[in-house]
Amino acid sequence: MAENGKHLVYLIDGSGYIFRAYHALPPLTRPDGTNVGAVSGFCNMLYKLLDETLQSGKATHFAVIFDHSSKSFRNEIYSDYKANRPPPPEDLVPQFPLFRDAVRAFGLPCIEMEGYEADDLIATYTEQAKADGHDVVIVSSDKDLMQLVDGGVTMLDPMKNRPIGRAEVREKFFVEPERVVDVQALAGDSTDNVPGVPGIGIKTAAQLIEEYGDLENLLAHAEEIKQPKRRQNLIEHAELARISRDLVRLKRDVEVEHDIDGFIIGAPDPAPLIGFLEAQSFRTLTSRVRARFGGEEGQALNEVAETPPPEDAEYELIQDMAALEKWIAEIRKCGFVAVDTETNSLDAVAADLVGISLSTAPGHACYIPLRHRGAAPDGELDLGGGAADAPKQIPLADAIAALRPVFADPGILKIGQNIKYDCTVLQRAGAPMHPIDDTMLLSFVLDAGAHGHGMDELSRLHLDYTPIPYKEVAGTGKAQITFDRVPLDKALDYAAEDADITFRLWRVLKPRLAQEHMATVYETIERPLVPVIAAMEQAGIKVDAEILRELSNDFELRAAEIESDIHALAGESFNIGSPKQLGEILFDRMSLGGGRKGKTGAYATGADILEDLAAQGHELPRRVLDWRQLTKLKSTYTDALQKEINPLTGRVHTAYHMAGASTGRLASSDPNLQNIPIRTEEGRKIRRAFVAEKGCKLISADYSQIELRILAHIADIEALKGAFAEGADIHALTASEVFGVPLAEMDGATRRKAKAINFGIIYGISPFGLARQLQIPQGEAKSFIDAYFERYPGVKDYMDQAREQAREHGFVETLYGRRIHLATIRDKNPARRSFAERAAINAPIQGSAADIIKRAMIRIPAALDDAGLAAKMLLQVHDELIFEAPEDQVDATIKAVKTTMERAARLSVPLTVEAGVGDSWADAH
DNA sequence: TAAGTCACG
DNA sequence: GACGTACGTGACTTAT
Repeated sequence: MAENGKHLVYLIDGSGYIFRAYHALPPLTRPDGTNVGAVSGFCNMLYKLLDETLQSGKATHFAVIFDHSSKSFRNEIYSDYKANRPPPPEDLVPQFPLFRDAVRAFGLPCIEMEGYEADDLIATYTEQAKADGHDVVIVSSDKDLMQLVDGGVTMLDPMKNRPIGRAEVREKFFVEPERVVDVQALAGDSTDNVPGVPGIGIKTAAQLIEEYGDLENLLAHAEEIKQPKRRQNLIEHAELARISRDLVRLKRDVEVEHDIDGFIIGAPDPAPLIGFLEAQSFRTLTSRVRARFGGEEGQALNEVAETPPPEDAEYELIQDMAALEKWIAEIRKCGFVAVDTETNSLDAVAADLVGISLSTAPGHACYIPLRHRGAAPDGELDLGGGAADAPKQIPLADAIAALRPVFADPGILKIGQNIKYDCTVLQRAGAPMHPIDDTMLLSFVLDAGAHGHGMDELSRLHLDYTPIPYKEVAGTGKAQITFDRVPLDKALDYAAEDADITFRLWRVLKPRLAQEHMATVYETIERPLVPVIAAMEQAGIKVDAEILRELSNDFELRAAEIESDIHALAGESFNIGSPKQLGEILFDRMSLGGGRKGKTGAYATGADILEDLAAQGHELPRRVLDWRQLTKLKSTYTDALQKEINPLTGRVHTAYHMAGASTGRLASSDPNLQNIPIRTEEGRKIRRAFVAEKGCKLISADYSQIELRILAHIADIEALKGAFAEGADIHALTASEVFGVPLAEMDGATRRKAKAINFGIIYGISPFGLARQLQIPQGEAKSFIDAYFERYPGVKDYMDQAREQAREHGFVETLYGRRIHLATIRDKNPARRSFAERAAINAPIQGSAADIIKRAMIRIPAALDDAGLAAKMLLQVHDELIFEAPEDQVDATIKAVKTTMERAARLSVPLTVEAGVGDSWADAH
């Protein structure tokens, strides 16, 4: 402590630091365009300051404080507050989360709070420190903070290292710090868009305040002002002056979540700090830190070799509040924690929380059982009573109350594997988590296409350890028990291990993000998308069970009729659903053309084959196709969807998989709402069952031809770009160019061929594939493709270059830098290699489209909120978003959504979005 | 658990 | 000239 017994609290304006670092340092640009210059400058400044204050021994407390977002309570006082601020530079945005990571790596409190600017938090902590009799140093040069200066409170300009005290404030504002607010209220501030009073600058304001004491007194005596223009302005704009005062006056009584006692300074733990700095490749600072704070080589965050394997770890079972509090204190100290929840269901929207596990270091993890019951009695139905007694555990509400502030603390990073699931479960339990990191998504941006991203697979791959299988604790099949029935000793081993492994994976994967230049994709796309998708899943969509029941009945009756027709035509009864039996009927008994196919030697009976037979005039295959359609619709949709309606919400809540599709697309399951029928009239009826809530409408907004537009942009095809700019019919244009038919004479068949070519191009066209699609000879298909490439040589170039890039580097990239690895691109098997080559052509196009709609989805909640709209985003179907909006807000919602979607990318072709409205999804499309 | 089939973009 | 194909998914049914 300081020698005179007085404490000295350092409060660093983190947001100010960021911008000073950004503008002071030359951009440090990497091949992927990621700029880490500001992070580097920030770390250097922070290190220097921390080093000096530690050496001087005067500072006792230290905290870094950030703006939470651009919106604060001031926007409610004055909506234009900071409205003329340009958005932060594009190369700075992806660095934002790294600044927080840096602060945590230094072992310093990282403070921010929703709805408040850093300045308000600094003002509040300053006030608290003063009340406790401490002195304060505010590290910032922001003039808005000068109102806080007084005897015990000074500021420190971080660049010039110059103290700012009363004298310096007088130099700037010509008044004492206590009157700075009044002067600012009169003079206004163009950078923050604080209006002030017209015609009054700082000098005049200071004179007036000097003369009249304060703003209120001045306004009360405005009539006495001699200069007519000034008098009139003061009278006329008195209210504007008062609003301005409210804007510039800092709030000193924010209900902050942290106590300054938590800011007590200490030397940073070298291991995580060095790990962080090495991950950013800040070599000079790394060695400086090593020299100053110690830390062995090989102690870095990304090196885990020395830690014991998970099987040797001793985990802690938490059964009382004292033990939980110890963990919470530890989490607060290190600033991050791996979290895993155990539940009784895989469906996050239906699952009950059963327990929580936490880990803050490799091998160091705990499990907190919360809703475990005794084992179910053997061989009997459990009716809630007869089971063994529930084990000792902390009451759920108490544990949640204790963990809630930790999970909500912006300075504590919550790490999870597929954390969207845990976010939903914990949010429903009353303890939402923010900020978050996700090891599954880290793996996904680093290694999409290389391997899967499930925890078991990642553990085996990166940690050389096979986790305890779930089956081992819960059993399998009919005897499987829910996790709340698992005995605590087994639950502890399994659950705590998951948190441990998650933490270890994070230590391996997180540093790779910067090293491999994937921070931008992760920070600007995947990480911010997590809460957006979680909200969509929780919102669900209303489904009318009655409509589905009626359709099921209709389909069933008609399928039964067709079934007897088929049996009559076949001359015997057989299982139409069995491809084996059907094949034998068709090709053996009826001896129609078309032989065996496939590895298994079974007859192929796919739709294309039956279609051929039907075209030859055979009745039975035609009827089988009809039967298949109806039974498919019934079993996969009208029957299955009814079972998926959540009884509590009356809605269907799909699960979106963020790491499912290697191209970056989302996948949907349980149920899959991305493949609801639309192409046939019968199938489309199913969409009538997807309805809006009373008083609401469904809105569908879809990107028009997004993949072809991306192709035109990436391959830089002037003719295609021109066509899109003019809003031309792109397939007709292709037909005209490739087949030489004038647009005015275009016929449907020619246009259809061109459309198939356009789709084929996106898929990595082959003569075989196009021939099959168009039912034409391969030679003809080849000549179409040749003609296309002749007309659009740029497309050919793009394809060659995609193949080459994939062969050379093993991956291709989207417009936003997402990488898709192609594991078999150098395979000696030509089939597998060709497959990878076609995927290499398709992935940048499909993946860029996925990036664009994700960018839109991230921006949409704020866009709706800013427009005061209550609409909810419910579904995503690759190029389409579905919303539910109050009827009277439909037009405004469409406008906001369309604008946001169209502006989500800046391409050399326009992006257009088409929207529809209706009471059901069928009507909205 | 794999294979066949078919729903979507 | 190999190999066997349009790109990306998930669900259901039958067969093993």
